[in-house]
Amino acid sequence: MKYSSSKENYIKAIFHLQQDEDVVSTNALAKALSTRPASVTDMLKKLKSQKLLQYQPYKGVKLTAEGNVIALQIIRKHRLWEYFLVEKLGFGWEEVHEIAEELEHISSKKLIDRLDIFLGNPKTDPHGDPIPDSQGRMPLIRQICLLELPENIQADVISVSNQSTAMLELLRHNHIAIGTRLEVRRRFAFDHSLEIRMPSQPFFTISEQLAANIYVAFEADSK
Amino acid sequence: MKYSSSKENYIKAIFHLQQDEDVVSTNALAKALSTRPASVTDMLKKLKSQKLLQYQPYKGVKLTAEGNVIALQIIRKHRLWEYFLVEKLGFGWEEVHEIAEELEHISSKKLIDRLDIFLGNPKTDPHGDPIPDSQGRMPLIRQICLLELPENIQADVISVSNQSTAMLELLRHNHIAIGTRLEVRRRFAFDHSLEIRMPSQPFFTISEQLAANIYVAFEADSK
DNA sequence: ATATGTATTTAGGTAAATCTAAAAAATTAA
DNA sequence: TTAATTTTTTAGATTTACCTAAATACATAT
Repeated sequence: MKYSSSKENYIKAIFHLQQDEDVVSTNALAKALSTRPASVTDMLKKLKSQKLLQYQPYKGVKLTAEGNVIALQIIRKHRLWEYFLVEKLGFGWEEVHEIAEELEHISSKKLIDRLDIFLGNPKTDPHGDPIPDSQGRMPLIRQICLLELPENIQADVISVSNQSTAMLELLRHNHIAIGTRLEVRRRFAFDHSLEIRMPSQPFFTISEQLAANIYVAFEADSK
Repeated sequence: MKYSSSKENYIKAIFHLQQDEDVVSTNALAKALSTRPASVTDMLKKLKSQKLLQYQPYKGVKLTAEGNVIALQIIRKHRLWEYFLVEKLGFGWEEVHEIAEELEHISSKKLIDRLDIFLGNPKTDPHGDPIPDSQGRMPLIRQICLLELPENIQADVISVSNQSTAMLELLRHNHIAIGTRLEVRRRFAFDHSLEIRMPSQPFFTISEQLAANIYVAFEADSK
């Protein structure tokens, strides 16, 4: 099913507002969408009849499971396009949001899945926000030292919390940078150091201290 | 100034129909846009009031200079996105038109100019149609043997008219393929052979016969 | 030159997404 | 717990881009 850009914007705004509060008010939505509460009420009725959200007059609004899926698809598109704009076209991360607001409404699913592959399946957009995969699963973000290790986990470095030259020197020495893909094999019990590698490179170990400063994104439950 | 997708589609359709006949009829437009003649009349009045076209009731329609500029911008976007879809995302050339119909309405000029650069300033789309440059100039397409040579001309190979193995062998030997950029330095008076090269490679010559089978695209009047 | 047929426009209407102003419900404060 | 305030909804318009049906203009054939 296809929805108008306007409807998609409502769904997306509700999704984002729901991160803060379970139930979203008409006024909050009106503010988020720069529109009038009366217009919001109108639209909520339409979206309700399409079963994208639960809505009772005066009692706020909540996405249904189906509405959630739509929201995640739009967010996926938005963030992949942002990544494209920055990484491939050389835009600054501050200037891409507006353009992605338009691009996120392009409907082809095949397009976005191919774009994802073309970009190398990035886990986060240029602002560091996670990019849902084609099934709508949000990557999880954690300090690498906190990963549970059921089996070899693949994770992408998305940020480092300590900017000291000493730490950056160490990262550089290990060829670890934002965007680097890492496989984590095991954690040593003695000092909690981690054995990791870049794909098809030799394994090496990093200290727990270092690992505590590296944030990675990875697929939840990718078995 | 920004125009709705619908208006852009009218402008584009008029532009294309004008390639065949100087003045475009209401019915022809209705057919091209899969809409009703009455709807066309309505829209023509709006576009006229925006000075994008000349229109007198019952006398057909013609784009103004301004309308032409808009049309070329849309066509530029359409064709660059098609090129992107095929060359970067691996789509087949038959399946990109529909997606490009959506992408062509994304408004950012900066986006499209950067996309152009990212793609290496292609002169034609995957169907072989010329891509207007950022000033709206359509590349010209000619057999390379027919180029006028005021100075060194840069041109991109877009097709070859003879598919014999003998000719393809010769092209291959000279490393000439679709998409190859060529500089043409001079034509020898004796046999009309041409001296050409790929950028920053040594010059070599090709026969008039070969040159007659190579079609290239180049910027009109790029001084 | 008139009649016939086709093309085009006009008139009046609809759906989507907005708006303002006013009414009604819910919340908060005295 | 009633009054005041805020939030939300309803009612009625507006704009854009369509539509159908009917009227009008143009073109053509006899």
